[in-house]
Amino acid sequence: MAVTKRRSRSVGENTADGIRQVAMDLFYKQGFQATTLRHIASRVGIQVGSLYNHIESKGDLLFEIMETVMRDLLEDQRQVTPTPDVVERMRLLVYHHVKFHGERAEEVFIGNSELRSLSRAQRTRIVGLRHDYEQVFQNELEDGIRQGKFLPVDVQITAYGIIAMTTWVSAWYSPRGRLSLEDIAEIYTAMVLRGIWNPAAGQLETHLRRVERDNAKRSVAALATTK
Amino acid sequence: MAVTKRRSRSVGENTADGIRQVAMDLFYKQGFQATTLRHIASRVGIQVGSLYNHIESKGDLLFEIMETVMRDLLEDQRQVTPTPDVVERMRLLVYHHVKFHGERAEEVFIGNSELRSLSRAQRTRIVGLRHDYEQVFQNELEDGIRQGKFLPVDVQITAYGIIAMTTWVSAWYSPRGRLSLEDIAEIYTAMVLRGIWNPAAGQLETHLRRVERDNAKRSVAALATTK
DNA sequence: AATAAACAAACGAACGATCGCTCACCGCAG
DNA sequence: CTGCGGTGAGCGATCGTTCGTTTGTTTATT
Repeated sequence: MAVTKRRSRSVGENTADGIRQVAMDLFYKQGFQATTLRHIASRVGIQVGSLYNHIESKGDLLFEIMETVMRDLLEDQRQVTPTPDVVERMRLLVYHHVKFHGERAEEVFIGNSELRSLSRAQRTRIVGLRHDYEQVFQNELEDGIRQGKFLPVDVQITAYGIIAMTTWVSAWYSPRGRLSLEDIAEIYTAMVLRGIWNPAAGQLETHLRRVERDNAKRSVAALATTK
Repeated sequence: MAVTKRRSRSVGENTADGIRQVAMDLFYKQGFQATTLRHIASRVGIQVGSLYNHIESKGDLLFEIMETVMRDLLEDQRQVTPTPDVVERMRLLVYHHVKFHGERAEEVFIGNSELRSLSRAQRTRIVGLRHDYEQVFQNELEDGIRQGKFLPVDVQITAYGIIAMTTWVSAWYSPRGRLSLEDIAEIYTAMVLRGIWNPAAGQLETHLRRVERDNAKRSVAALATTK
C-alpha cells in the first residue's frame, strides 16, 4: 500500500474550510494573538507557507470568521422581526440570541473578545454590524414601552444588559451540561420579560406558562438534593 | 534650569506603581499579548531592562493586576453580606457590583478577558476567587427562594446572567457618558429584582421607589426628544 | 491512448522584525 | 562608599510572511 506523500485533491474535502475550522478552534481556546500560523498549519497537516494559498493574512482570517458569524446572527434575527406582537417578538429575540450563542459559541466568543485584533477598517465594519443588531433590541423595547407593555426603562442600558447576560452564555455553555440550551434560553427569556414587564398591562404569565412549570420543577428538585 | 538626566528617586512617586498603572492601561486598550514591555517601558519613561528591577516577568505583572482587583472585589462584596434582609442584600450586591465594575473598569475588564494568558496555577487561583464571588450570588438567590421572596429560578443560570449583565458595564461605561454610574447601578438593580421577584410575596416597588421615579422621568424625556 | 502544457497547492528554507529577558556597567542619593 | 535603580547592547527564540521549487492532477493536443 503506497503512502501518498501529498494529499490528493479529492481526499480532504476542502483545505480552506479546514483552515477556518482549525483557526476558529484555536482562536477560541488560545486567543488570536497567542495562536501561531505554524500551529494552525500543523493541525491542518500542511506547512506554514501553504496557508497562504488559501488565506490573505492572519488578520484577514480572523476578520472572515467574525464577519461570517455576525452576518449569520443578523440573518437569524431577521427571522424574528416579522412577529406581530411586541412581547412575543422580544421573547423570540432573546430566545434566538441565546440559542445562537450556545450553538455557535466558539465563533461568537471570538467575535466578542478579539475586536481589538482587527484593523481599524475591519473593526469599524464589525462594530457597525453589532450596532445594527443591538439597535433592534432597543427599538423593540421602545415599541413595547410605547404600547404600555413594558415599563419605561432606559432602552439603551436595558438592551445592553439583556444582550450581555445572554451573550455570556457563549462563554460557559456546554452541550454536555446540566441544562439543555432550550432550557437556558427559556430561563433567560422569562427573566428578561419579567424584568421589563409593566404590571399595569396585565398578567405576563400567559406568555411564560411553560417556563414557569419547568423552573418550579427544577428548583424543587435542587432544594431536595441540597438539603 | 538643569535637565536631570536620571529621574530623581523622589520625583516620580513610585516607579513600580507607575509600571502597574501603565501596564493596566495598555493591557486594557490593546490586550496582554499585544502589549510590549518596550511599550510599557517607553510610557513609564525608562528602558526595557529597568522594568525587571520592579517586576518578576510580564506574566507576573498581569497576574498581580488580576489578583489585586479580584481581592478588592471580594472585599467590597463582604461589606454587603451582613445586611439582614435578603432582598436588600441582593439589591446591594448588584448595586455594588455595578459600581465596582464602572469605577475600576480597566482592571476588571482585563480580569475578564485575559484569563487565557495566565499560567495554569495562576488561572486556577483567579478562577477560584471568581467562583467564590459568584457563589455568594447563588447563595443569596437560594436564600430568597427559600423565604418565598424570589421565584424558584435556577440559581446558577440566574446568577451567571446577573453577573454577566452587570459585568459588561466595564466594557462600555464612561464617566463622561449620558448616565451616572449610580443611575446605571439602579437601573440594573431594579431590572434584576423584578426579574426574580415572586409576586406572591407582595409588592416589590417599596424596594425600588426611587428608581421608578427616575426611570419614568428619563423615559419621558427620551420619548419627547426622539419624536 | 499517449503526450504535453497548465495549474493549483504543497514544500521548505529563509527573511526581517520583534519579542521577553539578561547582563555588565554606571551614577547619584543616603 | 554602598547599593538601588537606572542604561544600552544584545541574546536566542519565534513571529508573519515571501518565494523558488516540486508535485499531483486536469485539460488540451496530437
